[in-house]
Amino acid sequence: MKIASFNINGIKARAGALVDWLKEAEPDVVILQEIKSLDENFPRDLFEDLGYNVETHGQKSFNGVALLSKRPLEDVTRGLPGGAGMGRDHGDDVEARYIEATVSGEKGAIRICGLYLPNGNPVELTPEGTPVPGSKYDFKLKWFARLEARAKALLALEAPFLMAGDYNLIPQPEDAKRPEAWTEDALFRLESRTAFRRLTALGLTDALRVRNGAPGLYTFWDYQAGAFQKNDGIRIDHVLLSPQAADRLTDCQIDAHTRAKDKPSDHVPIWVELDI
DNA sequence: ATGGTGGTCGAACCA
Repeated sequence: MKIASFNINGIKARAGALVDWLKEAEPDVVILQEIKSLDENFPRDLFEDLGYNVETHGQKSFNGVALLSKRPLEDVTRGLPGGAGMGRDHGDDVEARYIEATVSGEKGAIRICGLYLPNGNPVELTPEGTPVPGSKYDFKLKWFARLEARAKALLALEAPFLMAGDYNLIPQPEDAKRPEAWTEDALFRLESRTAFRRLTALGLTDALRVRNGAPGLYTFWDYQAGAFQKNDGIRIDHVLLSPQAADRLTDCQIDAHTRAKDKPSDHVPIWVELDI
């Protein structure tokens, strides 16, 4: 089963490019981020015509995630638990960043968790150097903590699952062309990397790292300053696998060539092949 | 380089 994640940066602007890539890559399941669309405005017919089932969790203008799957999407849930009472006025009821569903393959089922983690910039700190409560950076770290709690709950089931999407996180220096340019950025600051390491330390496997450990593989290049032409990229889209899913991993690749096409997203797809 | 680019949506916000 081929499962992909792709931050498309707006379904309206990317519908054609997404259809082209689906025809070429033929993934069984796709996790989309930044659809930037209300559910009722998502062009689901385009994907149903290609044989996909479609589930969206959208909002107007910003964020928004979706799942496409050739096999049925079962037990769909929207939103990450624990959003109530957040210090910032955009708990999970406001920002659409998380969706889950179960897909059954020939050899068993897998829980698919699709996520769009908050960017977290600008980083605001108190005079003591800790994140300002209620700031975007604080919201990012709290969202990370909620994701960790969800991962713990799923791990307790000892069944295959994966958490994939735009983590807005550079795990290590070798995941950026110019790590020195990101040291104070919310995508690479110590608190962010610590939160990601806490997540993987629970027992989740970074699929790209284990299959293709070479540095210099990126999933995002900024639109500005010819970043793609200079390969000035970062690896921030990740597929994390539960132990039961990691045992089925046979491949993991980044489709970087999509970034060179006309009107590309600033992210490119990352996919895993699982023997499920 | 208080810009540089792009999406959404029609001014400003987000990345």
